[in-house]
Amino acid sequence: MANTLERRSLLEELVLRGVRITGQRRILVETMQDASTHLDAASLLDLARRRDGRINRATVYRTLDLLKRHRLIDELDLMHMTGEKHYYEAKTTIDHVHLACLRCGRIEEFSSPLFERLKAEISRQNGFQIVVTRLEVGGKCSQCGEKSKTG
Amino acid sequence: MANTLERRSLLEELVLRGVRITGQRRILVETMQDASTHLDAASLLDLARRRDGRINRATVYRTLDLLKRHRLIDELDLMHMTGEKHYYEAKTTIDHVHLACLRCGRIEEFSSPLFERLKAEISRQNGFQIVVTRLEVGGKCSQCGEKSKTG
DNA sequence: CTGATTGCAAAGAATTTGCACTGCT
DNA sequence: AGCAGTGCAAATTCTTTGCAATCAG
Repeated sequence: MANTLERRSLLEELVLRGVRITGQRRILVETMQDASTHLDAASLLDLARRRDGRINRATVYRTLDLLKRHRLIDELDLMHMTGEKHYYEAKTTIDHVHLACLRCGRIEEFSSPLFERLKAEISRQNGFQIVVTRLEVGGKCSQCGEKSKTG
Repeated sequence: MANTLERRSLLEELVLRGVRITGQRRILVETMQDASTHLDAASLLDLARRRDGRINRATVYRTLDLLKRHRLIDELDLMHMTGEKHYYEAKTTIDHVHLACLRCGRIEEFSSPLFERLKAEISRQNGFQIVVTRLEVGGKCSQCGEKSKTG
């Protein structure tokens, strides 16, 4: 999912780290960054295949795993609103919350200095070295809230 | 998982809400509340069967679903440290963060007024009515941090 | 009594794996 | 050239479902 908070592209990061760039990997990371929503493995496979048919499901999972191990992407569950699949997004410089509307399925993103403060507090009070965080919130978005008032 | 922040037992809540209490449901909720760790479906089935062998896997999933729909339990992923199973715990009066040590697997819980403030900010700034939140943090716990210093 | 709940076994969804082949660097 | 990466199809893991039998209220 395109995001202005990204520094380098996933591809650039991989090159920088000396990771072997194959045709499949190139297409997969480009597909991921061009997507306008959070993709699960199946959707990523679909979209990537439109660019080049020679991509296999297993490669998608293996590439996602590679990106996770390099901590270049975050894995989301989005409150398991539709099955148990996972969604992925390129890591941004600042962590953000995912707000999942349980009514219409819309996903909003939200970042706040308070979140950063909370993470600092967690580190300090527990002596915990944070590597990755995931804050997901389920509820009713403002649009759906309005609808139920008038409806 | 036993927790002092619980108000009523899961069983009491179910009775209060007019939910039919079967032998299986009684045993499952009791097992869950007596457990000393967060349980996944398979472990819950195991432990429950030691109390009464006549409990089926499907009933476990159906009961977990019942409790989720009633918002009496929270579903955790614990950063998917061991497979993709889910873990469950009785809802507490105050939300808490789960800190998952990626090295030793230990799970710590942590609650803070800052978390409450962050939730309030999310509601206010996005007009979002929060129903459920899940904040999971992966990293290295204090014990493992010490070990890697000396080791 | 009677509809909600359960057990069983089979199906389903998401992901992983073994192995032979391919293609970066 | 050599070994990491890939495709394929089968296996694994976790969860759900259809239907007949059972049980709580």
